This record gives sequence, C-alpha cells and structure tokens, in this order.
Amino acid sequence: MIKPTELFKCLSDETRLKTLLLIRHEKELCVCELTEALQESQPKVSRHLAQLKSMGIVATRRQHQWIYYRLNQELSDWALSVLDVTVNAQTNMIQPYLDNLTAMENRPSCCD
Amino acid sequence: MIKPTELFKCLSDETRLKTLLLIRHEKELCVCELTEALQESQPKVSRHLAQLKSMGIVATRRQHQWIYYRLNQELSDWALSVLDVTVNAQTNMIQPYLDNLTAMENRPSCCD
DNA sequence: TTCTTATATATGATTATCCGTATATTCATA
DNA sequence: TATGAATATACGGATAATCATATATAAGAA
Repeated sequence: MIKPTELFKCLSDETRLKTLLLIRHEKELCVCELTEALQESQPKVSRHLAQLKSMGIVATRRQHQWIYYRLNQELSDWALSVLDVTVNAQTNMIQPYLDNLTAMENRPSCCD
Repeated sequence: MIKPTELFKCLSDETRLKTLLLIRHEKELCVCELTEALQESQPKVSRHLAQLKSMGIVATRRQHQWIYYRLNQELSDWALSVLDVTVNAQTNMIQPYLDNLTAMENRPSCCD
C-alpha cells in the first residue's frame, strides 16, 4: 500500500495533479488526450504518467496504438478520498482542460 | 488560499506530515515537545515548522520561553479534510510519537 | 548584567526533481 | 518490409529540497 508521503509527493506536481483529476473525471484517457487537454509536451505527460504508474496510482490498457490510463482499482480508499476531497473543493480547477478535450480534433474513441 | 499542490508538497515530507498529524491530535505543541516526540534535531523540526507557518498551515503563540504551534484557524475546509482522511486511515501511524510525548520528562505545561 | 534554555536562521554540501531535446519502441497499415 | 503515429525512455542541465553544523536571537532566572 502506498505511503501517505508518497501519494502526497505525486499530488504535489501541477501536471500530475491535473492528470489524476482528469482521469478521475473521465474514467480513462490516453496519452494524446492528456497531452492535448493539458497543452503539455508528450514526453512530459508520458514521464509523469510513468511515475504515477510505478507508484501504483494508475493502471493501463492498450487499445490499438493507444495506451489508456485509469485509476488503479486497488488504490486504497483513503487515497481516493484525498482525490475526491480535492476535486470537490476545486470544482472549476479542471474545467479549462476538459474544454480542451471537448475541442480536440481526431480524438480517439475508447471503444474502437 | 493555499494551492492544492502547495499543501501536498508540505505533506510529502515525513517530518512535516508527522508534525501536522501530531499537532492536529494534541491541539497545540511546542518545539521541544515535537523534537522529543519525533526524535529529530531541534533545527530540523524548527525549519519544517517555519515552512508550515509561512504557508499559513500552522500558527503560533508564545507562552514564556516556549512557542506553541497549532493549526491555523483559517485553514480551508478541504485542507482539514485531507488531514482528517489521512489520520483516520493511518490511525496507528502517530502512536509511537504520542508515546514519546507521554514518556517525556520535564514536559512543559501549556497553561503555565 | 550574565547565564541558561528555547527557538530560529545562515551556510555549504548533498541529493532529488523537473524539464527540453533526442531517440527508441511498439503497433498498424501500405 | 517500410512507413507513420502513439508512446516511452535516456541524457544533461537547471533548479529546488533537505540536512548537519554552527551561530544568532529572545526570554527568564540569578
């Protein structure tokens, strides 16, 4: 089980926090969707995702050439609570990034 | 109001997290009590407390030669929720440090 | 004033974190 | 098998975090 300080370290970076809140909201997102939503470089997004995965916070599945990231099912309740409390207090924090997602052209469909 | 990533960075260090959980549990603690409870050097404890204070997470009052630290009254609800969720999930995490407090000799009384 | 105790801060060294850039890998398709 | 798109990783540099040690400050007691 992840240590509190390890989870908090993951949440202490803007890119990783936004990523997690977006994934929690959208259930599942691939790297190119996150890259577009956050308007960040692909290697930067990918590096942070790898870190979240290595900590057991997210899990992946491959669908064709896309890798979809979701919250790890085995994530402890208290870690989920921390995410929930945060997103509830900052409801409009991720809105601009959701807007970027909506406006994204050629967005891959998760059920291809 | 403190930004989520700023709060999480404060919580991502073992010394600061333990300090906050102890303060939340005991309402108020001075530096020498925390030094004894955590078994850490005085400058180390003091430095982390200064950081927590500069972020508006804790506040202080002087009582004779002791400086007592408590949670800042104006700390936002979501920040308190994060602390609560964490301490509830890790109930026995701070127990050894509370034991150190109980065993402390010449412990200052907060109402002198 | 001098001494002691509690606390804060400055300094320098070590380590960790984060990023941009370049490159590798993997899969699908022609 | 060659090409392109999506993703991952390696490398080097810049910045930030943390610590131990030494020293400064502030209050109370002698």
